[in-house]
Amino acid sequence: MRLSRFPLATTKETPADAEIISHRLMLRAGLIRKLGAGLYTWMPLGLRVLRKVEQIVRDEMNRAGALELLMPSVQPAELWQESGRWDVMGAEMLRIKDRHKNDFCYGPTHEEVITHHVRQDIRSYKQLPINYYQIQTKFRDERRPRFGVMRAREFLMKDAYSFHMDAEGLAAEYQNMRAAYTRIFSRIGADFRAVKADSGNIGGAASEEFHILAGAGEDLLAVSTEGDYAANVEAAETHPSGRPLPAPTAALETVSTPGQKTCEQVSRFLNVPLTGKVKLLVVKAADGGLIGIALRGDHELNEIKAAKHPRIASPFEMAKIEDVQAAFGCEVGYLGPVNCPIPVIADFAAAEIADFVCGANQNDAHLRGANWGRDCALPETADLRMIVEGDPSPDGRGTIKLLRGIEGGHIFQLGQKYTQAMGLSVLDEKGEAITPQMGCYGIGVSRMAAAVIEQSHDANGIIWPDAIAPFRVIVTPIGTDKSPAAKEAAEQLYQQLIDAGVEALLDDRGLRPGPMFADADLIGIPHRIVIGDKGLANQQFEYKHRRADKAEMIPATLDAVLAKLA
RNA sequence: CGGGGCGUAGCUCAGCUUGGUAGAGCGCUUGCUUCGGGAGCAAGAGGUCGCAGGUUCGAAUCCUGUCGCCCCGACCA
Repeated sequence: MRLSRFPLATTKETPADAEIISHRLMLRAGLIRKLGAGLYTWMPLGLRVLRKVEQIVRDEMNRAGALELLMPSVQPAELWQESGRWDVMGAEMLRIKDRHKNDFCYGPTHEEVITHHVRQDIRSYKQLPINYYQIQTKFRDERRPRFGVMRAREFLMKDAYSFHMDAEGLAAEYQNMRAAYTRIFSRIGADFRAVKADSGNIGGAASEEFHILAGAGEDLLAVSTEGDYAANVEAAETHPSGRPLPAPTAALETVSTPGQKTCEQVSRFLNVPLTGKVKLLVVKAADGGLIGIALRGDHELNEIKAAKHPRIASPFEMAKIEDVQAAFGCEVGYLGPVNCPIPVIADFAAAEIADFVCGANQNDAHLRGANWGRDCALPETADLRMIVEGDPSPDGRGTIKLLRGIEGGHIFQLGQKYTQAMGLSVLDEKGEAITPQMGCYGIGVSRMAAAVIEQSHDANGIIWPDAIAPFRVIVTPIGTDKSPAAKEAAEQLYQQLIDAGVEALLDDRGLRPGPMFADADLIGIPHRIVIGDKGLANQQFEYKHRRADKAEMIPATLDAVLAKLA
């Protein structure tokens, strides 16, 4: 492609509402243009990147035996009513009506549609297993779209759905997809990590997320310093230490703590570490009443874990402040497990400390020297908190460190949730009807491009890995106004590269070197060949990799250039 | 959904408090000079001031409504 015929649309100025580096660079490099909140046009240069990602995904899905199809983006409400999700999905789902006033949605995902098709077509165990996928535009009306295509409302996703006769078949395909995802992320050139994730579904089936590691990531990952353990903090479990509860050494006393409502305030006021405090959160219980959750002062509640606890309401909901005050007769800043009017469940860590500080269940007062067993009953214990850096790794090897990641893919075993709800059944060898097991596997294709930029850029712009670069190499002739030789050599090399099947860009705009180099760096072309009189005098081109500090001289031949690209 | 902010040239923004014929930089066009890391000079093109209504002799500016966009928060105990 000749830059004289290619709309580059690069800018020096940073667009006002771009917060993270990938969003800024994608706008500055002219990869995308915003149309509305969470809506982006992929410009020609950006689309080339998107298509590269897409093609890698397609290649590997095909290699893994999945079958590509394309489902409509607009879906009839009936299917969603059948699965029960029409009422469950919130405002995130864009609902629309056609001219007959019939309800539709713009698909946020396609479990219902694929299950519907499969129940029409698949009758026999001989037709299973099967794995269908598509690369399709989705729409999710995010409460807060941001970060450009990283969290857009309309985005491109690869979603795959597999169907199996039994759980073993599903587990095997899950591993197959896991391997395919590993190849996809590796080929794209991303530094990634597969982590255990919250499946959000009954049955405890496996679920993993593939994260591209980057500081701008919206997810926190807990990984072991020594072992292989890696999990999204939402899903990272914690265990009791196994150490016996220390015996009480202090007497229980009530201390006046006027106005000290938060753990931090109390900790400072009484000069005790946060780890020596127990806080009590009040949430809705499964039986409709209230239940207290005791956590160590420095720990945070994991709402997903809480919602899974049989005695806690699901979905998770904090108690109303008024209800708490009615039950305790004091403000929420002074709650504690001692003389507590409601049942209490303690997090493992909170149940392991002695002589702790906690609210006195009366205004402006806390207790010091409180102890489980002596001052209040030993509560039921459970894993209810967020894992934190420095915790022992759940697999017993090393400690936990936290990383930030961008969720690029998610694979999980759905089980029979949709096949059952939508009445999909097939006949097995014995002629008996069974409800197939289902798996589902997603990749955020458009997000992937942004995530790679987060990982791979410098002060001058994007640095594309070869695999998804919009062009492999840019040929930049210098001083073409004075040197017809440089111009000719550039034209010739460009033509040779094209003939050799290399995706090459020729900067034939006749600009001064500064702007040409700046554009080439900004749009992140991995390889650059500069052709000028100086080099040509010695039959040399100048080669520079986007990542290299300095350029080097190479023979002015196609072969020498190809050798550098290899 | 709650709170805050912003809509003026393709982009980034000033002008609004105190109403009086629309501004800058970047980008764009033309010419001359320049030419190895975003050049200089000169001359130009380009805006229904988000939209609707109101106040006024007169509104980008004041008032009301509306739409769009951005940021923060959505939980603490």
